[in-house]
Amino acid sequence: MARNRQSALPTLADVAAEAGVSPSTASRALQGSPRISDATTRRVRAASRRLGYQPNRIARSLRTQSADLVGIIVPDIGIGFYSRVIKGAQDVLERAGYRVLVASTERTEARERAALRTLSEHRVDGVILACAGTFDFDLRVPIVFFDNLVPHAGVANVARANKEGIELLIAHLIWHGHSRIGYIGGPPSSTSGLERLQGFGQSLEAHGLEVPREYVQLADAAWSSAGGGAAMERLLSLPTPPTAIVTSSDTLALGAMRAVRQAGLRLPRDVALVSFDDPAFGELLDPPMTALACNDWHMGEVASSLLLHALDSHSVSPSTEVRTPVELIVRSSCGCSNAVPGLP
Amino acid sequence: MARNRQSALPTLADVAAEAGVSPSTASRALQGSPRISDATTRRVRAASRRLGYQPNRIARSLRTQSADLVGIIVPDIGIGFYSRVIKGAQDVLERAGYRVLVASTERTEARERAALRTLSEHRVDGVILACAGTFDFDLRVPIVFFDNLVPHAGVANVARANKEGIELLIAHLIWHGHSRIGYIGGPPSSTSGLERLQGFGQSLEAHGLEVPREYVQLADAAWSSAGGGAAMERLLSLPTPPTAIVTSSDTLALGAMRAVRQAGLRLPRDVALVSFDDPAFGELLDPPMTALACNDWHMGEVASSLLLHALDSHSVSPSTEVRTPVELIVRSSCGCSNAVPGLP
DNA sequence: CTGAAAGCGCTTACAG
DNA sequence: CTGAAAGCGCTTACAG
Repeated sequence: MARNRQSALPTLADVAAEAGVSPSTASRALQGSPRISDATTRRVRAASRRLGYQPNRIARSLRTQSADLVGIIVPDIGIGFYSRVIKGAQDVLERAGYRVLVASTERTEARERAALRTLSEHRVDGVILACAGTFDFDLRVPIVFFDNLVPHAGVANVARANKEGIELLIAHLIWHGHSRIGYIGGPPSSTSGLERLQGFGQSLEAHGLEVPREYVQLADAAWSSAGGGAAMERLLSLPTPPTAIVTSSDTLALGAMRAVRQAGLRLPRDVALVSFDDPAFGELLDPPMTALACNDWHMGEVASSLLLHALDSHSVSPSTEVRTPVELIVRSSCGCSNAVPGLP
Repeated sequence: MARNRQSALPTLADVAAEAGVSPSTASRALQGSPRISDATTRRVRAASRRLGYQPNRIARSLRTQSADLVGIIVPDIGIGFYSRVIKGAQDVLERAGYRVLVASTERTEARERAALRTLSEHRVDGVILACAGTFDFDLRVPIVFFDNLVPHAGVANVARANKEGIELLIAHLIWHGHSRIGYIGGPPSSTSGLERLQGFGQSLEAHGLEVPREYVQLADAAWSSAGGGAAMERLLSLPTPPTAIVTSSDTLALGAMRAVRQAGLRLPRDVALVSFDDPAFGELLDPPMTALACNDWHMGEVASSLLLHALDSHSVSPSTEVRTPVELIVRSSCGCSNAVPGLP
């Protein structure tokens, strides 16, 4: 698979020859070392420019034993949440002088292992990972886990305030007068799936509510909208269906919305629906969706700052756990009607 | 910025010592060379496993002069179109044994140059690029441009069938009886912006229609929904506003939808709206949006296949231009009403 | 202020 | 079938 003719690319030796100095001097001049005279530095830089010299990072990395590279691995780059986290992380990482390698595993463990191996072989300085399943890889560099936690592992774990978020959603539904509240969740094998599910049970209990087991429907491992739709259909076909639904992700919610329509029902008249995660353009949906804003970009910043700190400090501190706050955005799928200005 | 203590990582020499062979033999055994005896191979592999050896790609790349790396640069990783193209490309690239480096430039030329430089310094074998502005970089490896074309440059250029797409949209609007058709477009400095704008003019002309200059409103360079909204406001405040709008991207369309609502108007009763690109969950919008499906994943596959071919063939063939087909998805923002099953 | 030399961790002709 | 040696393109003590 390897073939490549960059043979023509000038090397540092070429630059040195062109400038009439040794490679050592050329190297230092290009780095702006104060030990090199201004005249020489200028001469080397000019030669470099003339030749169109592009330093070879591969060689540099090998020599310095550092690639200035950080890897970010996510289950699905096409999911808004992940792409926003990536952008936040990339922003602070690049500002700190690191390059970022992004990999999308399509939620398969095999691709995740492959990505981890690749990054490791490329000698990344650290990685930020939202793992797809259980983490089991002998990575020798600092790692921060996000979204899907691996308690006490890595230098840090960062996740959204899952239980608090669900409580926000349920409290609002109860305020609307609902007591038959159903739940559509992701796989409990993931942190988000598990904590939100637990949050659902705990919130209900705290409010003195009880619901039948069948009110809890879990979707597939991919949190797909199709899975959300199927779960909603199951809920709707119950003898006494819930009057309000909490959904544990935007994709699930979108699928659920679709199912409600296909059943010939209307939101929020026939069922109310609220969701974790704020779907893109949630206010343009029919009806506009009441959901949880999670400030994903910020989460990326936090995760990468934590990684940067570990990279800087060399010290092995115990894994910190950070929770990023969530915020309720009231629109109208919950039953509120004053949320969208200009709407009749 | 560089600090790292992977000093403990075992090297090939360690493996060789552990197995009691020379580094050369260890290297060959690990590669599965037929020249090494089965017994030795097994011994080396066992030693490798015992030590948890992870080959150093940096060193390998430097020696073999090939990184088996391909870079993909896009203006915004958070845009569905780009992330889908990336996934399509990544799929075929990884299957061919390449690793993929993704960079998001946030639409700034400075970050794009930086990304290009980084990739070049990492000695990528090739790059796939949707450039943010004009391309002007002395990249010495094969490059395929997508979305935003650089005619006759690179090994290939691939874009959607922009004009045909706009024609599809306009023909449908005309079929609905519209003749006062407005246009909200992206920046004409980009291929998509320009070709769709031209397509708009040409389609109108082909249908014998003429519209005032003010019916054409261009949004900002980022194709932002805010820009789409502002353009829609301008259109709506015209003495005789258009009765139907063609929008040149989903983000623009979403912003336009929002503006229509905020003006207290309803789609499609007061204005019809159709769009290039199919927004995620377009069928759940209010109203469901009539739009163009572009098969973005396929575009990524095409782009990367073309790159792979260039990487394989070594020959410098003239830059091919590929157009990927688009398809009209009729929902109801255009005025059709039978598109969503189950809706009253 | 500058240079010669060693070495990062591999792979691969070249010998045997 | 196996090994000694060279070299990929840099950087950096070590000398001067």
